[in-house]
Order: sequence, then structure tokens, then C-alpha cells
Amino acid sequence: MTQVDEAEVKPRLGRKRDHTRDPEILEVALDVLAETGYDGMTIDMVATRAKAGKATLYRRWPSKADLVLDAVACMKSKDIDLDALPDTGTLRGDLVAMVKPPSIRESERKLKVMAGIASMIARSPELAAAAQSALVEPRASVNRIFFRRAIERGEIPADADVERLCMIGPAMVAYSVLMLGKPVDREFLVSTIDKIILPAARLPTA
Amino acid sequence: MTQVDEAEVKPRLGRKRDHTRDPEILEVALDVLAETGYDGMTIDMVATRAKAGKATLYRRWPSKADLVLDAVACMKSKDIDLDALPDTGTLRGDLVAMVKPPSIRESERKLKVMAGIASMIARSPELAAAAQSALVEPRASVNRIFFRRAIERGEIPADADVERLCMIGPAMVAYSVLMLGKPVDREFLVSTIDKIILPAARLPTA
DNA sequence: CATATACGGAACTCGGCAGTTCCGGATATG
DNA sequence: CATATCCGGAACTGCCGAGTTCCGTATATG
Repeated sequence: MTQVDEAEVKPRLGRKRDHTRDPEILEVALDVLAETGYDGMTIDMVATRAKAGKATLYRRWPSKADLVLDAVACMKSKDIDLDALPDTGTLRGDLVAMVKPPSIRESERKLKVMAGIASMIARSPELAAAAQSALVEPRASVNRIFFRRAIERGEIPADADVERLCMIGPAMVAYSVLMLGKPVDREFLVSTIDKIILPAARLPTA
Repeated sequence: MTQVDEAEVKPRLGRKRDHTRDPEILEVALDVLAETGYDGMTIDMVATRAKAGKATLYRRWPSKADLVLDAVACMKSKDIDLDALPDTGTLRGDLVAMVKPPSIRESERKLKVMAGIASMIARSPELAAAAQSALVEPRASVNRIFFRRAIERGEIPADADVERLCMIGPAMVAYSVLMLGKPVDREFLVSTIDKIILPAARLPTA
């Protein structure tokens, strides 16, 4: 949903000279994108919902494709603060600590956006790159940190295939949501950690 | 869902009345779908490539959506013959035996089709159901058989979470291809089996 | 051979959306 | 208050693709 500060919804007071409203518009674009997909989304929808004029959007972005590209690229790291990662002392603790409702919701939104642009990714390297660095890389980075820590601790073998292990969580979530149409819940995520990720890391399920 | 026309009472003169070219057209539709996605695909493309008239397609399917739905539904089990599954005597053997170039190619085609319709799945339960039973269920069925056999053999614990285990392979492939844009090869698949699936099943890597 | 029938293909309508233009009004500044 | 600036919104253009119609032709059947 449009997560805009309710405080600013009131009649627009001062007109800003710069592009202050850009983030707001991009958020709306992502919402529409998640709901209708790229082709279903129209510039009018975005403009109307953002209470902006269509011309305003075109003053800022040369085309629909550019708007979407920008929106996807700006989705980066809204949900993850790399400096405030949990450090529980165990791999399982770290992984489970990431299973929080806000994180789950943000993940689902990302997946819906991904579904909305899926058909273009194969034909647009730019969009693919944006999606890669905004949607999949941040999550992988976090996991990489956890697994490296675990290796340093001696908790898992030093020759563990970190890249492969990093994929399991996101892959299972994406598959469940996009392919099976089944939204994930805390239980699914925790048992994925316990039944698959930790065994694959050769760690006994805690 | 290619339902045959009403039984004819009238004399059959002229050309064949059966829709003998349907499968051919549906195959072309799938190709175009995989290449361009649902919205990028036009009826003209399909007609031209199938050397058919656009009118012919509309004589057979009432709309583009129906054509695509039918095409996806008919994708069922082109690649897997449930009666000719390998039975190597070990779980690893069975799983690895499925890693064959034709199977990989068919998987990638299915994933491209999936990507092409991904944005509509959330809004079309019919299409979601078709994709489910034609694209994901067949593969899961095969895996289920392998894991059940392994349990019967006593190779893996009887309380193994078969449903979860079945997902790992497809999930990793889908994630790699759709999200990372990295086509999978035999090495990736085999090491996924050895490093993730078998450990998760509490089997030592063979 | 005669003919009913379906087919390929071309031409057409029609609606929707990307992108453009224009204008009245609100705003900030001096 | 004067004015330069930017915005929201509405009207407009042009294109493209879904769906329709029509016709010449191929073909199986009698």
C-alpha cells in the first residue's frame, strides 16, 4: 500500500522547486507495478494515485520504461539496514532473527514487483541489473554476512558453499509465493531454516 | 482443455472438421509466449508463425486469454513420462538421472513461459491453476516418487518432509534462471543435489 | 466433376494507452 | 504587488493490437 506520511496528505502548501515528490511518485509506481504488472500499469494510474499530473511525470522521466526502471532501482535497501544486523552468536539465531513480519511484507512486495517485470527481464539488461541489485542482492548480502560469521566462528565448515547457501532462503520464498501462489509465514521460513538451510550447512538443527 | 466441438449430425463435407492443427498452433503460442511474454505476444505473431490465418485462431479460441490458457494447460507432461521413470536403487541415483539435457531444456522453456505469465497469475485463478498443474505439479510428482521410494528403502528417515524436499530443486532452478538470470547447467543441478537436497534429507553426500 | 466447407490472408473497426500540448492557478521571491 | 516558475489537469494525437468481416482458394467427399 502507499506508505506515505499521513501528515503530508493535506492540501499541498508550498510548491517545491526541486523534485521533492519524486520518492512519493516512485512509491506509487511500485505499488501499481506490484498490483497490475508492467503492462497493466498506466501512467494515468500512477499520476492519479499520486495526485500528480501526467505531464509532471513526463517532465521528470522521459518514458514509462524509465519511470519503472527508476522505481525498481530506488527500491534498494528500504527494508534492510546493513549496519543494524542482528548478531546473535549463532547462525540459526541470525537467520531466525531476520524472520520478522516487516521483513516478510517487504519481501512479498519485492516479489510482486519481480512478477510484474518478469517478462521483460530477459529482454532488458538494464531492468535486469536494476532488479538484481535492488531486489536480490541486498538479501544475499545479508545472508553472506551470516554465513561468513558462522565460518569464522567455526560453526560451519570453512569450505561451505556460501553462495549456494545464500540462495536457498530467497529461492524457497520466491518459489512458494510466485509458483505455488502460497504466501509464506513465519513457520514456513523457520522450518526452511531448520530443515534445509542448516542441514545443508552441515549443522545439526538446533 | 481442447474440448472437441459438438458431435456433428450434419453430413461432413469439405475439409476435415477436426482441429488437427491445434497442437501445432498451441506450440507456436508457447514459443511466442516464452519469447515475448503475454503482453508482447500478438495474435498476428502466432498466426503468422503457425502459417495460419488470424481468423482461424479466433474460430477456435474466443480470445487471446483463452488461447494462452489452453496453451499453458496443454503443456502438461511433454517432458516427463511417469511410467518410464528411472529407478536406480538410490535417491541420489534417481535424482541425478533426471538431470539430462532434454529435461533441462524443457525446464527452461517452462520457466520462460512462467515468466511470461507471471504478472497475471495473481489476478487470474484459472491461469494460476493451469500453470500449477502443467508446470510445477509434474515435476513435484516425480520428486515425490523418488523421496517416497527412498523412505520405503529406509534410505532416508520416514518423517522426512517430502513436500519441502520436493521444492528445493525446482526452487533453486527457478531462482537461478528467473531472478539471477543464470541458466542452469548439469554441474549446478548435480551440486544442488549433493550439497543441499541430500544433506537436507539427512543423507551423506554420496 | 461438383460442391459444401474450412482455411489463409488481407482489410477493416474500435478502444486504449503512451506521449504531447496547453492553460488556469498556486507559489515563491523581491 | 509584480512576475517568473512550476504544477495539476484536461484535451488531444498517433499508434498498435484485439477482435471482425470478407473473399479467393484448397480439399475432401459424393
